[in-house]
Amino acid sequence: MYALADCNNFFVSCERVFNPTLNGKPVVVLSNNDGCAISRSNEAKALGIPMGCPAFQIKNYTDPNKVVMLSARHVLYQDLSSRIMRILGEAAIDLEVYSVDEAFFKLPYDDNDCNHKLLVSLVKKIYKYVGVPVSIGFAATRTLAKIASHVAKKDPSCLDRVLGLTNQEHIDSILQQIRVDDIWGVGRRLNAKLLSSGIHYASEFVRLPKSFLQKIGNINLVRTQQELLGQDCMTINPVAIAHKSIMNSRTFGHVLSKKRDISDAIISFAQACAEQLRREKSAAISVTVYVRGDRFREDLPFYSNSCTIRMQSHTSSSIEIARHAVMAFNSIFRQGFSYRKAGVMVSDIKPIAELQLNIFNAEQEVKHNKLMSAIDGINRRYGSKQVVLAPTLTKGEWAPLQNHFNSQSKTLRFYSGMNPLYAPHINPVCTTEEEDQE
DNA sequence: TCTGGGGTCCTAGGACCC
DNA sequence: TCTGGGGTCCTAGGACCC
Repeated sequence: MYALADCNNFFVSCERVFNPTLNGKPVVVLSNNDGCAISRSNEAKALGIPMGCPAFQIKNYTDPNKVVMLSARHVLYQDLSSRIMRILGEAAIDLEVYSVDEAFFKLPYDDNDCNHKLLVSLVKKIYKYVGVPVSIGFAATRTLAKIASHVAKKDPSCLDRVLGLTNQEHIDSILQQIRVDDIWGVGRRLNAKLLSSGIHYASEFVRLPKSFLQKIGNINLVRTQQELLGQDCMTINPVAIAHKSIMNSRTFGHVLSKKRDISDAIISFAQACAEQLRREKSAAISVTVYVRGDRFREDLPFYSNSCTIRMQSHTSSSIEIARHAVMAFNSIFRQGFSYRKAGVMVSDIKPIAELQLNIFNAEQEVKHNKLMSAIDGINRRYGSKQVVLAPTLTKGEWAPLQNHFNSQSKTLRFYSGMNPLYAPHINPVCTTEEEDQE
């Protein structure tokens, strides 16, 4: 049996942990630049505000003063997420953290009642110690477990927020109620294709011939169908698989046209990629930079381009990666256009342990490694971005807008400063005192 | 006025090889 | 009218996920 634990309205729930006055109110958490709704409370969902709704369109659904809009604080969410995962990890077998608010795992018992009891106790424990509501579904395959958790979350009669799909009759009746776009693996495009063929519900989807699924999708769609029929087609990956690429990109607070302003942003993104590589003890050899205009401004000529550079050897040096990113940027920057977004991606990533020192620049590599570990040490100790590459020393012209911080919650400044020293009612049962100190 | 960010996988098609 | 066969590798684009 596989279980899927899924946090309810995760980002909003995190904000509520630190500011209970938000309970019962329609709340949305906004993406970077205060752009779109990326998490909604049940009250906000009830108003009809869709996922991804641009902030300025919220007024189309209700009086905007009635909705609390908050700028996102991913550092806070990540911290609460790790606490939740730690609690799950104490009971689960082969926990696979699938995203910031979801984890798959295997269940320990043969008996489904015992599994159910265990999961109910986990839901309660997480709520008590972290304050975030979680729903858990379990079934023979991950795709069915996903549906089970979906139902556990939505169905008001599911009081303990745990649902097992363990007998065929039950599965059949649930599949009759699940729309195809609620199936894990069916997105917008496939949904449209299925609807145009008259397929509306999962119960119809599971009866489609394989050849048809191959035609409209690919092998993964065939697997999805098998999974719904109870055949396990995916393996759990308990060990976090190393990243194949790391990306850092932002939409700027407003359009930019000066080359220097944009290259400052590029250097900042490159630094962030390099820092993540070093945290993951890995190095990359390819650097891709992309820039693009504002896709919503019809009054400005639109330009978008990207460039990939393969460096001499694998590296995680902020200096090397930023240097190549700027080279790539110089080759695609066109004077006279406006830019709204840019990003840096590093790829072809390998663990440092597998790499040999490149004989042509070994001396420089050793120097950079020393410098980078000194920088990382300082930033760990005194807060992120205390030491940065010179061009990114000041807040750039490109900085995104964030005007909606949850100001009532004082503890949040610790999180926004990347220094979670203190979390008020989070019981230290999940962490040792030393770890909290750290 | 205001419209996010970060990933993975699959497939088709082109380049190139013998 | 006729225009080989069989590989591999790379890339771009499309689809999905959160």
